[in-house]
Amino acid sequence: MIGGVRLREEKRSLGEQAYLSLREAIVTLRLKPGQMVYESELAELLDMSRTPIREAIRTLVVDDLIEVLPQRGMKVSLISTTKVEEARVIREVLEIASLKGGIDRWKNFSDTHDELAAVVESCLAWQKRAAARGDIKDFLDADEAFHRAIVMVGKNRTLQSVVGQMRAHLNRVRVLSVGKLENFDVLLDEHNALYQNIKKGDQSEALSILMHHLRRLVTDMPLVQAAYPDYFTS
Amino acid sequence: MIGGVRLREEKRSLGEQAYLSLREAIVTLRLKPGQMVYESELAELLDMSRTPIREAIRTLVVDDLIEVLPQRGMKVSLISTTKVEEARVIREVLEIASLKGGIDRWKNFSDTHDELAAVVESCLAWQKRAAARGDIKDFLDADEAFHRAIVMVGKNRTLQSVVGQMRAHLNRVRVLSVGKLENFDVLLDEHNALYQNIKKGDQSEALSILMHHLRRLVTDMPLVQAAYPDYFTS
DNA sequence: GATTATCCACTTGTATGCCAGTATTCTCTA
DNA sequence: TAGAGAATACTGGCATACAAGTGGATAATC
Repeated sequence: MIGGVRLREEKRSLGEQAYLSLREAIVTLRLKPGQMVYESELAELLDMSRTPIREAIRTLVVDDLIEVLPQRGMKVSLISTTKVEEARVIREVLEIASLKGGIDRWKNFSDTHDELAAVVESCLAWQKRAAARGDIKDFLDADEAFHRAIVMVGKNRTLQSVVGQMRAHLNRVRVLSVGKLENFDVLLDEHNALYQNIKKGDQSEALSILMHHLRRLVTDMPLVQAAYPDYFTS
Repeated sequence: MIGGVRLREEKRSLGEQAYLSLREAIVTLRLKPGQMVYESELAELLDMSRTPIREAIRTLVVDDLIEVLPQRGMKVSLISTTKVEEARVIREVLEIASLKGGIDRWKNFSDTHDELAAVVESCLAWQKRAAARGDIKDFLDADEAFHRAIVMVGKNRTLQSVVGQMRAHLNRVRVLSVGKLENFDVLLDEHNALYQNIKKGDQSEALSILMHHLRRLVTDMPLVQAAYPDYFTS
């Protein structure tokens, strides 16, 4: 465990592999909202039997990313603006609380914070490279790693996990807005500013940046919904 | 859907039934922390094949309530004081945010609030009856329903669900303290006071009561751990 | 007596087939 | 031509069988 960012498990069951593959496909919209999918089809796609697919699906149902229609098939969940806003609120509340609890402790620079700082800085560099290439997917991966790291300022692994679950819902919308409505340079500047203010212990400023950052989705979502009405619940 | 408290689904798969049964058994400590359990044993116990049991277990693993030891069996997760404290913090932060967002709206009494008020009041009556009988399990069920309802003051279903997940961890400790360290009458008074202050829109007082209420666990947990050391991680 | 290798009983992981439910299509009748 | 009923093709839910991994017990060796 380095700076709260969990190292990749070396040995995963087929079910776990299926879960990660399918979740990634849903969050990046390769499996589109509203699209019908079938157990046997996914089994063939991922080159395994239905059993591990079913295991993965069980967890994706818990994540609210797939909806099972018994004996009919399954549907990738449509994006619910209510669900996205609820998830955003939860994320905001938890990340703010996490930073409030953690920024004061950051001042007492320890080895643990050295590790965390290293991870955060590598994520910022990764984002910069992705932005330079205009690679939206890579940028979002780096964005995800950055926020996963930042939230560990508050040293609460369970909170990190809950916020990660919420981010899956937000990212289905952000995939459609990053690069268009969400400008790379603006996002990079905000991430840098957030981190610099954490480092110097300016809690008030850091929280202000974070709230501004997270509320962009509120503005963007109606525009995304207008552009992709089929992806959203009515 | 009445007052945010989801009506019981009439038709559940065997896997869903298994999940609810096993989760309840874990949270109420009928399946004890650290206890080894086996798929075939649980299948026999719940009178079904291993397949729905495995489905239920997948979700219990996500809940962090069961730990699979591949090819060896499974273990009911030991209670981690770190995990309990992290879950408590998340619950506190989210419930406070929910009430903050909702108490102001409560003043504008609508039909929706009439329904919520009815549910809350029926839960308070349920708790009183359970306390009168000294029925700890029943009291905790009513407590659970009460808090599930109260949190819907903020009208965020996703938040309600996340807080419910957190409460599972807290309740494994509370099962051991309610009736002993946690006095029924004190808990009843606090629930009543919380509700009365929500009704009259006194946000400051309601939040103060809620925080006091939720922090009792901080005091109780070391005592519970001392009394039941085998239930806790070292 | 200690160490190492082997075996076995146990488990979970996975594959597959059957059952039952659902929706669409086809056929028959008025 | 339209409506009702039957047939069919598809699905997920579930049971069961087989594969593979693990750790303890036992035997063999030094």
